[in-house]
Amino acid sequence: MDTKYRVRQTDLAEHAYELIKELILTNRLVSGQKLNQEKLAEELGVSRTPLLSAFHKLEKEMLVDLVPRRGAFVKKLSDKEFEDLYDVRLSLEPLGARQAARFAVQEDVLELTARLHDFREAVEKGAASLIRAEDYRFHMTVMRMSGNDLLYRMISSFSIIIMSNLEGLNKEPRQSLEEHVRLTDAISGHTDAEAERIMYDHILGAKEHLMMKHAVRG
Amino acid sequence: MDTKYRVRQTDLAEHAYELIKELILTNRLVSGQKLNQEKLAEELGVSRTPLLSAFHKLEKEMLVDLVPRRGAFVKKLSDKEFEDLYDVRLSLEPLGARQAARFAVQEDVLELTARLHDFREAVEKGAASLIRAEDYRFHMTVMRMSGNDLLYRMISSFSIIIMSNLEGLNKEPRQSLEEHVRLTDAISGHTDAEAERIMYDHILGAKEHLMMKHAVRG
DNA sequence: TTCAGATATTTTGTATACAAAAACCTCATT
DNA sequence: AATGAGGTTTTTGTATACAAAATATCTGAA
Repeated sequence: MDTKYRVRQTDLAEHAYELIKELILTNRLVSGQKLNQEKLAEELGVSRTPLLSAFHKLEKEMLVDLVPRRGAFVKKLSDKEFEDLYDVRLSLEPLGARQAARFAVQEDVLELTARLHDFREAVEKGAASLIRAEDYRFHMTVMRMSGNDLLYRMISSFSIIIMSNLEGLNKEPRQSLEEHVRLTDAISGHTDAEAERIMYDHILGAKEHLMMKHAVRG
Repeated sequence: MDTKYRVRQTDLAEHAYELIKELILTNRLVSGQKLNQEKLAEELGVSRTPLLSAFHKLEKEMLVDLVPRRGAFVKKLSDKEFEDLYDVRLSLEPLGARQAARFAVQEDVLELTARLHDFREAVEKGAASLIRAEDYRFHMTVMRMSGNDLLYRMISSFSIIIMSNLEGLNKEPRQSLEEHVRLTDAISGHTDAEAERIMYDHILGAKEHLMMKHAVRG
């Protein structure tokens, strides 16, 4: 995205931020877990100073809660926040899909097809955490294709929250896969209104699935 | 919003973050300006450590650019980013307006009316920076009324970017005022579809106004 | 045992110290 | 005047030191 200045790989804060994000997405840091500064700094091989900055970035992305004098915790979403998040995605991702369909070039389509392929493999393997990770990457690819960098950055954080909070309560992977296929087709074929609609339904379906679960247990 | 833990007012990073944000909104820190750590820390009465964390928060909000080994700069948007930002607002704020109209209680309406009143006064005074600040507060009030905290947080950062980048190129204040009046009415009257539509047109108008300016100079 | 209070340990938030990078001079050379 | 080599100053990024808050551990009384 913005490679202009990333020439030299000093930026421990950024580095720590990326690492922690990956740890969260792959569930090695789980929802609600306390993030001990000393230990985590040790593990990541940085001091607490850049770690602190990373925490603040992650807090802005709602990936961690920063409780003064208590520490940092991997964010655990309430049902309400979860649904709010979906409302936001429901407003934004269709926009991204539409723009992606509009502006997609050959190279983008190849990239998206590759992500679709990886997602399919993950679904076939059936490993939940892998499915989540690939689902995330697929959506991110679409958003990147939109050419709206801001949108990309926003969705990248929100999606990861959702993915990392999903514990077996995502919708049937095979259905997701089928929807991803149709979305890929629409984008490749530059039928932007169609892409927008598919994305909307895709996310709405996920939201409804989620709300059912919430209703049952809440 | 989330007062639960904000009991004790220690949190210099948060404090610095708020202060800088205010400085940007009121144009005392202007677009493109370098943020000298030492000086700014001195001025805000904190050390560089919490300031650094504040910078990282602000970077996540696109309010500053953080260039490794060069420092922090108040973010200057390109025309493209500016328009991207508007596309995002165009997707989100109508949602906020609709939800605000749906859920508004008496207390909210009073608050909104007060903000409308302040905005009107600012317009009558004619001071651009004051108009911007009050415009921002009005929009934020609507978003807060939506009850979607995530939405509120997102818009609060994006709007402030736009406001702080507007240098005389915002639309006719009197027209904004008139639209704010109609929006307030729609929200007070709980006509949510209407509120959504007004907000959409309100922002679209601003975007078009902006794009005209860009076209002229670019 | 269970619990309250006191004491010790850990952990946080912040300031500061320090090395390395960037910016800024100075001034000789063209 | 413009250029650029050299050294000096500033500023950044990071680690670390330290005080205060939070947490854990211990102790003795009921």
